[in-house]
Amino acid sequence: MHLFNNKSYIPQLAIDCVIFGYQEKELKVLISKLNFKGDIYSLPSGFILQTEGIDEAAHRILKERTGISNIFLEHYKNFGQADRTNKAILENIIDKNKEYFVGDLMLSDADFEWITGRFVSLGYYALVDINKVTPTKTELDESMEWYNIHEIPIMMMDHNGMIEKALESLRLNLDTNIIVLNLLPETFTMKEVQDLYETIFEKEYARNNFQKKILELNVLERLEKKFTGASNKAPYLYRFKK
Amino acid sequence: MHLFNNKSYIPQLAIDCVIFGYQEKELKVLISKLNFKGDIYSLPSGFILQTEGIDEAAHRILKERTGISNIFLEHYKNFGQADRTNKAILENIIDKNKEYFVGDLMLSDADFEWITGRFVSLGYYALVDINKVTPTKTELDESMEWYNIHEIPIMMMDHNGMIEKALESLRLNLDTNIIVLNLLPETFTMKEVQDLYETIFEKEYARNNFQKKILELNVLERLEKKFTGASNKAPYLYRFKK
DNA sequence: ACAAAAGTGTTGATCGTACACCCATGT
DNA sequence: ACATGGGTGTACGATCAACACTTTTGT
Repeated sequence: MHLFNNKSYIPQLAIDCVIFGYQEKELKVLISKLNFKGDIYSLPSGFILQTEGIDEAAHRILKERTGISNIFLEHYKNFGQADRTNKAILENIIDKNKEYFVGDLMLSDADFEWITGRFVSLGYYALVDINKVTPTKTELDESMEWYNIHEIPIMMMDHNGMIEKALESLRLNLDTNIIVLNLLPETFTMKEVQDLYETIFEKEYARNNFQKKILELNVLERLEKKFTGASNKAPYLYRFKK
Repeated sequence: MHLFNNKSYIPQLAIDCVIFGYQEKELKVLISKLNFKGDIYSLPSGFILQTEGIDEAAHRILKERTGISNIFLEHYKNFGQADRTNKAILENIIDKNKEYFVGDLMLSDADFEWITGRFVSLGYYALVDINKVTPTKTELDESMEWYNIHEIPIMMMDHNGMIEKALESLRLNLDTNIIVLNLLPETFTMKEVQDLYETIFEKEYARNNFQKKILELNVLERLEKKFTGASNKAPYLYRFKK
């Protein structure tokens, strides 16, 4: 197994991505369960090629895991405590999974050094239209699935904390920005936008004032009405202005 | 010369600090002129020991250059483009300064690799009371001096851009925070705070409203008056509440 | 006609800004 | 007394939230 080597990747530097999706009034995060014994959950992560920029690397990693490019992506925090190492956990994994690490999968000393060493992680969060994503496993993943933000399992290292911080950053950014539209399909109703805000901030907004606030940003264009068959006035569809 | 080696430092990862000071209505940045021919200007920089966290490393570097601990310090951005390398510049330096790199100062191959390789930089900015700082040179610095934010020389790599981004981040943070008090001495008058804001944002504020805004934050305590000898009402001194 | 949900309008409070005035200090 | 600059109070306008009302849709 020669997954890693510091000729091609920058050593001791990782990228961890908190990928947010939204569906049916639930905010979700894409999480990998590693293909080892012991129920190890991890954020989609990767390393930086010597030949690519850090933002480029994050986009590449996201493309690998979601299948889509042009993702809204933002760095939000670095994680670099000295004791932030995989060593104990990974030795445990390797110990529990000895049968995997034989033959071709045998870890070289260099791989072992690489994998168990100290890492500084660049934390990115991404906002995606969940319908466009095809969660994609790598050979290290047993599964790659969406988890409700309130039902995140206990994850490896400080990944739980990374998700919390990402959510905080997302909320802060929303005060001035409407990046959150990246979580919705191309067209949407005002109620869908409001539901989304209410889900993210976990509080309710007055319908009329919310509409006013969003429309006054002048970033949406009104399209035709959406007839759902419900016995009430049909809402307009909106789209992000280009 | 064995300044660097990746046994003790994390390779390819650097910390660059934009240290802001304030004096006589001027916002200043602490900048090093490197001890080589060719007028190379650089931000105070350093590397991360394998045994320390990234924030710890930034504090250590600042302590080395300013002599003070307990500095207000904040990460604001990473710089990690693929073409962000010292190689061309440093080969040029080394070429122009051959006489330095002999005997003890001879660069080992490892040092050369280290120094000319690609780096990802963690950008921090610091706010310090300029009166408490003793700008301190390392053996690599010809000088370490304060430069007015509007008179920054052309610097190595992307350090000019790093300063610009740091100032932007500082301004953004000030909207909600009053961290800027870190640039002032222990006690100060309201006018001094106002001058500081006006210098940083390059615009003027109404005296009375400014006072109201700051006092309503409830973070200052009023002390005795400051008698300057001027023939006008003596202003109060203020101090940050503990 | 009616219920349900979307859209619009109006009022009142709150916040920031502009203006006016008063107070202290040394000449 | 007066000039100078510090401190405080008031009034106006803009912005935001609460309430009320109208419109549209399918049964």
